[in-house]
Amino acid sequence: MNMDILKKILLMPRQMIKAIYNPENIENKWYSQWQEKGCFAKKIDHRKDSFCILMPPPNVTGVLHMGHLLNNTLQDVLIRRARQLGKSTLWIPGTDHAGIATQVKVEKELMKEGKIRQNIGRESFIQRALHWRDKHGGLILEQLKKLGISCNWDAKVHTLDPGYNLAVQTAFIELYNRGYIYRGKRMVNWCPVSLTALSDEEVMMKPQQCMLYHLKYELTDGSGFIEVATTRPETIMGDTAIAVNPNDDRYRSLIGKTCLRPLKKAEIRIIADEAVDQDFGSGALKVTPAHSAIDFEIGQRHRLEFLDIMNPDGTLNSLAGNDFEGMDRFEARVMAVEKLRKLGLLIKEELYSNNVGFSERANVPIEPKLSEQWFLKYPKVEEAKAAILNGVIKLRPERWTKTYLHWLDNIKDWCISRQLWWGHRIPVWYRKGYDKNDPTNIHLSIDGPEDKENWEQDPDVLDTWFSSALWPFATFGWPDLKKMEEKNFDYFYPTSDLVTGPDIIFFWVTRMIIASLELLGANKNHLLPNEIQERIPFKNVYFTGIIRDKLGRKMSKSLGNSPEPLDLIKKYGADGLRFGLLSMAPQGQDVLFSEERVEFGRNFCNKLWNAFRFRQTIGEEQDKTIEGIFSRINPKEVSLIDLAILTQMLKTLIEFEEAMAEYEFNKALQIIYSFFWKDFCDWYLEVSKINQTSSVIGIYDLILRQCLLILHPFIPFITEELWHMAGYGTGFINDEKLDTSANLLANIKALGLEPAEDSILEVAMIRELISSTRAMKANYGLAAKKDMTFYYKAADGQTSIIAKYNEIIKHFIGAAKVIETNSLLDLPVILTPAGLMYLDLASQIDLASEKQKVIDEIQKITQLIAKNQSKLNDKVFISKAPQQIIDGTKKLLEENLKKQVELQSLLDSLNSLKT
RNA sequence: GGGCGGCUAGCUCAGUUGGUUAGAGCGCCUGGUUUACACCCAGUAGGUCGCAGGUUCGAGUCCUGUGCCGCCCACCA
Repeated sequence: MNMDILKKILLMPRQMIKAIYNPENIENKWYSQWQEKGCFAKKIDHRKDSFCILMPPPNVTGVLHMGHLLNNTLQDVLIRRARQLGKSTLWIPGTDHAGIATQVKVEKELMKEGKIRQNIGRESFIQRALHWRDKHGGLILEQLKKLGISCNWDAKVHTLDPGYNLAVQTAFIELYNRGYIYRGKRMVNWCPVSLTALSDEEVMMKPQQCMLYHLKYELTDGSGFIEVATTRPETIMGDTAIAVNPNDDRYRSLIGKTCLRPLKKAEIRIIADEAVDQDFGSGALKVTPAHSAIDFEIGQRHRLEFLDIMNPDGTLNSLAGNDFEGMDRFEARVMAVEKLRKLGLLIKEELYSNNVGFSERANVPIEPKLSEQWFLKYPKVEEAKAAILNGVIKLRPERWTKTYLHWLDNIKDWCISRQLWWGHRIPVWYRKGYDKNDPTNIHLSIDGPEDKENWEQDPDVLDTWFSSALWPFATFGWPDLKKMEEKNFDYFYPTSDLVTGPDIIFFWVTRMIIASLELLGANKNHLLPNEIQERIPFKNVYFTGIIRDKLGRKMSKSLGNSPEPLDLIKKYGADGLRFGLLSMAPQGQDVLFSEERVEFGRNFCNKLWNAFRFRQTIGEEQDKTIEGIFSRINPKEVSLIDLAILTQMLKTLIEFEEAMAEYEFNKALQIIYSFFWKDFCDWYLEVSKINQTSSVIGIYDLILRQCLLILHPFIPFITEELWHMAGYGTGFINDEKLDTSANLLANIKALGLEPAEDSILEVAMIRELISSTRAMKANYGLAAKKDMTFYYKAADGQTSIIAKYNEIIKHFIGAAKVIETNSLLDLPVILTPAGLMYLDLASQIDLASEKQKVIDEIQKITQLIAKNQSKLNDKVFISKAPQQIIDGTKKLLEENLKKQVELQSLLDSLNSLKT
């Protein structure tokens, strides 16, 4: 670039930074600029490493909640940091069509018009659902933009996109052909409200108070009755046997006899089965094979009749008999009990608490139901375990490994068909009028058979999670090779980090791993380690904590305990919110949300803002490029205090880099927070005001610049704004190359400066002296006085720091004079590592309380000395502890002894003072 | 029933392989019109690290047992 132009740019009058940091203005401004200028766009440089994140797609029905905020902030931190480290990045956003959830929403809309979906038919229902999706579905992503997330919006995917649908259909057919998908009549979890089967994962167990009824089943030979206990008397009409344990002496004689089913009377057998628990109830179980999972198994073993007495909606059907037909299952329960009571068959009823499975969506008890469904037998289970065990996929925190493995060890076939209309239609056709179970009458293909008129398509759709499992590669256009190439699948896959909640390990994470292992690459029964490595969907999984309210409850809309995220952004700014969230969310630990933390984040942003305002008051017309900054630092002008802050910056950067490498974001933030606020602002900015050389200003610029850069992934808006305001560059901050601690160290060394730990120690001594002296003043109620005289006596063996830093110390402690002395004085004093500081105000102090303080202090130090000495006298300690610890203890003892002597002499002098 | 996590200052939480006298923010209290910031500055106070044993020269940290809180999985009708 032409030097004149460069100068012009650099010397351009810059905008004044406004006094008050107002996040709202700058956040809206920058987000639209980032998008317009294509900041987040995929820029592929094959010489660079790739870095890819798949956003867990929020449901189109979803409402933005705190979990989304934390989750997406973490992803944004990762992706922005990756850009700074020079990687080619891709962050794929998207939404999930959310089968049941969406269908329920649309059905509710219909209900307002007094209709149900069957009234309008499948086609127009889907049209309505699509319309609903288009209207509401993008909202959550739009809301997330307020948070500043930098995804590749042009790569956005929706799970019902045509391309995605192709992936789902292909996966189904492929898995069917490989023998993993089958159709079968089995016991499933049936939701009587949503009228669909559900997977085990969609059933939530809830403790319930109910009644346990003890009933008489009369023996048909007239020899008495058998007592049966049940919580579900409404299913009696479906009983086809009574089962007892074969080892149960009470009932041995009854096995093989028959008894009378008391409702819809019929003769049923008494059978023996090991599954019966002798200790529960009466030890005799009524067997209802069509309405209970265990009874179903017993029924199969004993070839019992399966009497399905219920309609899909939970009402009883004609098989339940005239008295019950059409009645809801819970009404039927009441009526059944009533009838039994009248018949004199109810022995007793008792309160009983048990766990009942509830439909996750409709929140009603699920009904175990015998039903014809599609099932998936999970492939590549061993490989999925190996991927984690061998560290090919790393889970953070690692402890989730156990949960993950436990699920895979106890995995059961997955019911993947849903009796819904909204979702991916199952690509299976049946020949009209023929037996569906005969394979020759079944056709599987994406487009269907040519003579469609002779076939009918399976009416069911697939579980939403089936499509979610394909997310890692369906988002890249799989199985369309051309699209995959366009989307640089080979470059970005396997993706880098997945950030999600541990509550969907089974729903999603595991299934993605399995789907990827099975479907990417050739069909093989077993994979070799390198094949696993190529196929895995991601290398790291970061499990976030769950955000809870102050009482530890999960945040949910129904509890009304979740703050409105957008309100928080409005109040504290997206940056403040991000900072707060990250600082309260260590690796995968659940967090109790507190608004104070968000305030904390906002305050930090304000501090940052004002540090830049301060810099601006000094005058800005200077070269702020990194080269320019270094050229302004003159090594001859650099004081020890300056060197100390440089050294500390490097130390901070190293610690920060380590924390980031370990995904310890809250630690990383804490490290910068403390350096920036405590060391840089509170100390260095203040101390350097006294002699603000041009080198000092150079150091300001260097540190401010570096802090902006490393903070940018966490708080992108304010750092972008300040980057431009302060004139560090004309481009976007996220495109800036990040100087590492190693780079900066090299640059500093090139100036002829040698960062040294000693400088930090010396500065620490000064700060300690100042701080102690201020405390002493405050103790006497003299904090505000500026005209005091102090006497300073250097610590034994310590060179005086007062001579060197007189001005600074006077300024900071508020003194008119600090006079150096060699003797102990009869004055109030404070001990510091740098020496004694006396306050010349003997007449004004409360001698008695002052003495007491010193006495307390002596007592404390004496205890410490005793502790040190007993340690050092302990031969075992001496022989076993490492030398470093022993030396440390010795040194400590010496220091404490010295302190003790000094305190004693102080006490003596206080005693000798006249009151 | 099986498993996991938490229990550290009034509150919310740090505390890496055991190592010298346990930290931060908020809040409390005291003082401050220090011209970058009251969303700030300075300074106090506040903890037998859930409890009980054990290992060790040395335990918030490791082991055993136990209590409370929360979560996950399984489940007896």
